[in-house]
Amino acid sequence: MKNQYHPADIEPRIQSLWADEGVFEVDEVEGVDPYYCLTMFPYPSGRLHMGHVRVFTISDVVARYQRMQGKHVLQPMGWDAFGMPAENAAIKNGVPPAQWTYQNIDYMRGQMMRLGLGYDWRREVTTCTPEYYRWEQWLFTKLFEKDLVYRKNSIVNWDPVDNTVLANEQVIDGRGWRSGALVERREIPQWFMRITDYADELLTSLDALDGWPDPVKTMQRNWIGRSEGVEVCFGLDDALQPLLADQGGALKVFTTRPDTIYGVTYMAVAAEHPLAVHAAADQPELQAFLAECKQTESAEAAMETMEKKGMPLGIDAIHPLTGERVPLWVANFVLMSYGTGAVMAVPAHDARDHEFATKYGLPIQQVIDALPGDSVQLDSEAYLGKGRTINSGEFDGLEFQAAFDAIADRLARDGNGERRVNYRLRDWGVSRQRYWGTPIPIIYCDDCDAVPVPAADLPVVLPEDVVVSGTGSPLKDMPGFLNVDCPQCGKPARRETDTFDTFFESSWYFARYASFDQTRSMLDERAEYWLPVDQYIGGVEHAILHLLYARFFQKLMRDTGLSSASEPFTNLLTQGMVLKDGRKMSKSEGNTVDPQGLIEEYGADTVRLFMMFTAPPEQALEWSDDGVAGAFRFLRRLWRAVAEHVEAGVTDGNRPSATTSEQKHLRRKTHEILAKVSDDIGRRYTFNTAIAGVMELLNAVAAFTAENDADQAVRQEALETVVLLLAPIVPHITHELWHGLGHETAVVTQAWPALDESALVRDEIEIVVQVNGKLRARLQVIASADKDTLERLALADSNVQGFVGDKPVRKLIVVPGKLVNIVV
RNA sequence: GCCCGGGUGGCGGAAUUGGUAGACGCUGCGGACUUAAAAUCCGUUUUCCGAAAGGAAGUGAGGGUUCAAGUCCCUCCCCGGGCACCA
Repeated sequence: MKNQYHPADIEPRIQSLWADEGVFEVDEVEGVDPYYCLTMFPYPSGRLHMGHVRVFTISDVVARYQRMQGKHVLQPMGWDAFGMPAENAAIKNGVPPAQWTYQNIDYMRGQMMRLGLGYDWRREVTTCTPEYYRWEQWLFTKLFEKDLVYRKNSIVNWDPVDNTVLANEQVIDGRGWRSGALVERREIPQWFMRITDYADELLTSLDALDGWPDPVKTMQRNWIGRSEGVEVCFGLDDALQPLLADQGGALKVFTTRPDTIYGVTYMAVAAEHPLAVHAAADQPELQAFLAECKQTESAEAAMETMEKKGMPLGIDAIHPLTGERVPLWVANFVLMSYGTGAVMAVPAHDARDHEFATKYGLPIQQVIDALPGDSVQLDSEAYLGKGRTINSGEFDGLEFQAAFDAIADRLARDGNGERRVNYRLRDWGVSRQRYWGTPIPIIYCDDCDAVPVPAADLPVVLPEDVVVSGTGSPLKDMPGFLNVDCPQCGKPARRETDTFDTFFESSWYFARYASFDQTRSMLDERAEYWLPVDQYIGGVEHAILHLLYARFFQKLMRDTGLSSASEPFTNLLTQGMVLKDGRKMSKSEGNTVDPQGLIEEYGADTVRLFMMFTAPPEQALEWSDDGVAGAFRFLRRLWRAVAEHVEAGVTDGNRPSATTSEQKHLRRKTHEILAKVSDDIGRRYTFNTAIAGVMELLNAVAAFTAENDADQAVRQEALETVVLLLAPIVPHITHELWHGLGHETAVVTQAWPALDESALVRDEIEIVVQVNGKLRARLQVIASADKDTLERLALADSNVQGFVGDKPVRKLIVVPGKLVNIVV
């Protein structure tokens, strides 16, 4: 082998070899152990960024490690190809979104290959192709038949100058990003999927996802937000009842605290609520306020942080238990689209109600007594504890659950309320008023209303030769697309021009990789072979939405008979971001580092090694140019260590025996590190500590002098171990070094090395001695030393004696194999 | 505002089940090799006291539990992610 490490000479050659031999192409073989390793597919934004490199490398290391464990590994790659950036690029440069997207895909695919990522490229999936999206159109029409999709009005951000719908991202400080106009909330009809029908299953089946990180499961639980409470009907004067005829002429609210119902001192409704609109009819100030309420963006963060404002409507509701009149207010923080668009307010026992009541001088009525040890200071804040009821008429003196039950029962008996389970989760709005997405397969007919496109007419192909202006979808101006006969009655009708939320495509692509070339159905039996995904890897930012939608889709596909799995991803690894100078690496921050230049300068292995060494995968990774140089230096040192060894003569690679203490020491180090790295990669996914371990082993090799054949054999074993342990992380250099060490086979086909337990045995161990918990001495003792011996040796140590002196020993703690703590 | 993370040397990080804080790497400093540079190698690098042996302090802040706390509990501060139309 050559003396010098030149990655540019070896990497492309080895990559071609893998491609020519189809090393990473896998089919469905019975009698082997399949392993499906998947990375969240990227949006083809132009070029790979460091976040991509990181997540792809993590996944590739896992896939290659599992191969070495004897698994039959599938690792596919594809493109989440629909989305806004293509439209923005089209507006800016006049290039049609499709062309821009496909160019980006070609470039980025080349970059992935140059990183040495082991994908089965035959299975590449691109979501903007009709071959892909036809199946989600088909599924949508199936779900339409099953009443799992429906249409209702819902709120969008409307830019009144550009006359277009804005994404939350395009609203900056309440104004349109291009026009600068104040954004309005506008209601338009949109398609929804009944994810709330699956809320309970999505929640309970989280418990069985042992391979998911707890924080992600907690976030999903909180997002679904199951709560048990009561839907309470507040009465209305006769004249107002017709306004809420659909709610039985009463004002319905949901509460999880029916025990506080005697503390209701006002109620609040949304600006769009019929009672608010009615009351505003003859009150210009109120009308102005309702208009103001609509001039806020719809994002929840904006709603929650804005100043809470309200106005009295001048009408009352009637308390269902006391019969007292309760004033109605309109408030900007109540949303018509959540629940019933109205809330009961208990300022004494709810923080937001307290703040609002204080601001507007509304009464605060305490109805819950403090729990022991608490104090109630209603002047300054609400009391949220679940104490006994007071000031609650016949319900006084009850503890929380008793009060809850008694009041709920009473309301139910009177026909004024019902126990209900409520979810924070809302149905998924999938309509987007954008061009570059999957056409929603619906036809609107004046007679038949919304009709799904028949399966035989699918796919509804998105026209690709378009000019994008930035004000509304170009589909609206394309008669060839728009005009169509109604599939039911044959009369002239119009196509839906909205497209699907791009989360739609990313909610099932993991299944399509298995059946990538199937033209007759969405999935086939190959999906049964591979699903569920064994290891899914992607950014934390997807912890809720994408992962929840994908779980939902898997259940939909199960209930449509397409797959038998209930969950899509058995194990999940969420990887942190790549930062530079403490900030997210991004174009807008202007602090990006282009992976391409680094690959050219140092090679793919160095980039991969740096990414895996610098931080554990779940944490943010701080970029460092010096760190990359350090990674390269390590590979060069490794190359040289192997080259020098090879020059001295390779051995047969059989397990050597150790006689000298130097040989024993190196063999022990070799197998200790092997055990550690196996655990770090296989169980803990802490690739950084795995690499640190290998570095330690290489340092031990460097400190070892081989003087004879026996030494040489021990060093061969150590170096082969180093090469195999690093093979998943730096696959090119280890390919060369493996050959250099005398092997004919390719390292990519090698098995993970086997541990020799006998090499781990130690004769002596170090014991730490503490006095009152402070380290005072270290003792070398024989490994078999018993408790008494340790105590005696510890007390005999001169430094320990200095601290113990003639003080009486009050306690003596011995942790076998570790430490002795003397308490005086 | 709400939910979920994180905070340890000059820097990235390690410490896996409450048991030696700082593994491994980077940077800096000193040295070797060299005509020189690059590359490489050796030493050193938490702070303070000390010639050394050794000692004291130390894991965002403040309290607590324990023989023992970076790790567990309580309160607070700061940073990051998500908040349903960015992907």
